[in-house]
Amino acid sequence: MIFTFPDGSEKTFATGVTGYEIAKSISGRLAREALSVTVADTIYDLHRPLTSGGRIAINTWDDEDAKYAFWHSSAHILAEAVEALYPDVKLGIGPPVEQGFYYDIDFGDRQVGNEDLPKIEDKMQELVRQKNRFERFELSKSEAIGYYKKKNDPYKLDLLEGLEDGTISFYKQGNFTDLCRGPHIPDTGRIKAIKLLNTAGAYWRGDNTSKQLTRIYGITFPKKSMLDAFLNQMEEAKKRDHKKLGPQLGIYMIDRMVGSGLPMWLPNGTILRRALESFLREEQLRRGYQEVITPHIGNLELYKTSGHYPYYQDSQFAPMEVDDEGYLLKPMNCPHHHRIYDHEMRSYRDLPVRLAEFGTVYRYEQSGELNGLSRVRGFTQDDAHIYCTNDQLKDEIKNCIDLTRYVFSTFNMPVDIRLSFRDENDEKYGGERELWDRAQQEIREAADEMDLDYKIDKGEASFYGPKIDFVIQDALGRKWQLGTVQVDYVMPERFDLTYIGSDNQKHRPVIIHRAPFGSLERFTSILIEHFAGYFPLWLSPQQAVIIPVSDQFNELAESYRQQLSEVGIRVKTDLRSEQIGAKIRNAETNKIPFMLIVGEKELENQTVSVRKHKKGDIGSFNFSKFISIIKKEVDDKVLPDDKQVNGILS
RNA sequence: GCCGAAGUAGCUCAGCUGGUAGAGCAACGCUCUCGUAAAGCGUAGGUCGUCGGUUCGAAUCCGAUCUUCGGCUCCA
Repeated sequence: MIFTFPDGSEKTFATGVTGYEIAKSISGRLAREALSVTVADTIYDLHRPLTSGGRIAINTWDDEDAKYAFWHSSAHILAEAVEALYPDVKLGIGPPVEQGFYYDIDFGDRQVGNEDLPKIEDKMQELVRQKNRFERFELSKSEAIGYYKKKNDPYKLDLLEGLEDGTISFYKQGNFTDLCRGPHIPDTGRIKAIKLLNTAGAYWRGDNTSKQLTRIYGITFPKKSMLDAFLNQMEEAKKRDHKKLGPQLGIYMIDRMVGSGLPMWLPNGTILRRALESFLREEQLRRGYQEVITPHIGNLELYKTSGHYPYYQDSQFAPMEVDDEGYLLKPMNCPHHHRIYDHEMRSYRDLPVRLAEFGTVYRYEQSGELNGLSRVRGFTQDDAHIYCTNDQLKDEIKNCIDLTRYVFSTFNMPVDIRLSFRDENDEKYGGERELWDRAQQEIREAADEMDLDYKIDKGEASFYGPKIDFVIQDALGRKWQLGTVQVDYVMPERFDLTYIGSDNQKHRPVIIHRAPFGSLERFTSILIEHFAGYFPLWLSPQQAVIIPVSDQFNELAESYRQQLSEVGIRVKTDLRSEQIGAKIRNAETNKIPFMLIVGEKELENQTVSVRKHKKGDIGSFNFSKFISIIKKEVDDKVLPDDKQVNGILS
């Protein structure tokens, strides 16, 4: 058998050679670090005899697939440990996830919680020290069913029902056997660090009518140092938690008397939000958008027409009755915008019409789903709807993509782009098939012409049209789906929207829905965590504080404050009778970017001693020079220079 | 909504097996007038999330409820 290695070289091995043997022929170190092997795009266990050659890659921890095998194997060890400690448990499923793995377990009547985790963890430690091999074997479906009938495990039987007879594989390590497709790592000894993280309830097969199992989350690593780094990162994430930093920095609050899931923007947060809004507003106006404002409630008819009311009834606040008519707290801005479009006779010369609004919408999210600013019941979308002709669609899509990329580049956040297209199941989608094909074609062309890296997800389109999703990555390497650009053929029909073409006939426009930030609340929560509260200057609620050395210099401080305020810098003086060390500490903990210290020297020379937060004293500046420097930093939207923190898992 | 956990001063937390709440920071007052991450002294501040029960007596035990957190489910 001939194998082709990633570097292009070829080697010949006898049939039945294992990935481990091949790795060893390259280097002992590779053999030690190897976790699985990929041959011709299929992943195999390292000790599985190979029966055909092809493109080969030896996978180590750095390969996503190998990492998943590692965590998958860890899940088996978790199950083995649990079964050893609680012999009567029933096992559900135990897959790897983005950061670690879990196993869903039915503990019967026993309550198992976080306090039981150390015990299970100890057992796992014991099992990995045994360095048990993961051994693969196959059973026929009836043998497999027999096995689990004997074991009396309803969940595995349920899983088996969905499997084809023939190649039902099992893995055995130590005293534990599990139904599993694999692949797995060679032996349990590869796992050098284990941490069980938490427990949670999870429905069998994600179905809330079936039984709720206990899910145990954990993570493992091939090196102890990696676990330490991971735990540090968790600590870091906790420190950055917007639910803590947000209220602390005066960004927002949630008050039970006002209602859960209904955040209120505090003065500092409002400054930040308005800065985001004007940033986007100006960019949109430059790109030919028109801004509109629509009310927070709308007649039920509006949402019956759009189809939102019947379809999403469960996630809306109940309608209210006014003068014998039903009204709904608006869950979407689009129906209002469609009516504005329809308010005038539109000519093809008017198109595209781009209506933008920072529109606040209300949705009934389940109580358990609410989360700080990132999951709320009332939020503001940076919404816009573009009404255009089919011929204009591609350019408009490009414009939307460009705007979204521009917005995220301002924060130096890497963006992944996903094109969500339809699948073959016509029933799932509205609008004519050929329009869809054309739109998907144009989305793809737009993406290609803009030289985008993208991934296509078939079947992920929305009901009314294909879409582009933007997934950004924050400073901790976490991914968030934010911006979206969606093509819509259904609403123009439902609202009977038209324009008069050059042929003097009525035509249907096509609509693009788009929102770069998505929701200002959610985006702000991400910004808080991305910057750990150290916002870039242009977003900082307070940009500078003037600290006089003693109260003899209060007058100078006040004069400086006025001059800075006049050019639009958000600045305050700290005239308290505190020592300057205390005032500086106070400014640092409040994450104020600039501390301007003034005293005798500064009074004499009309200078200012500048301290930058997290950096310390950066020296003395001529005051009017400093004004132009800080002004320029605001105008240029300069980012903090230390904000590139990379997670170990990214 | 479901499973699990938690709620003590503005914040961070202490309060053992029931005997009527305590610290640091913050706030306020006075003193200090100070050069780059916490000056000193003093004052005030809590019906221990809420409601109910057990008890001579509940922050502490029991029940219910609300809110928050970790997940599940859902997400136009």
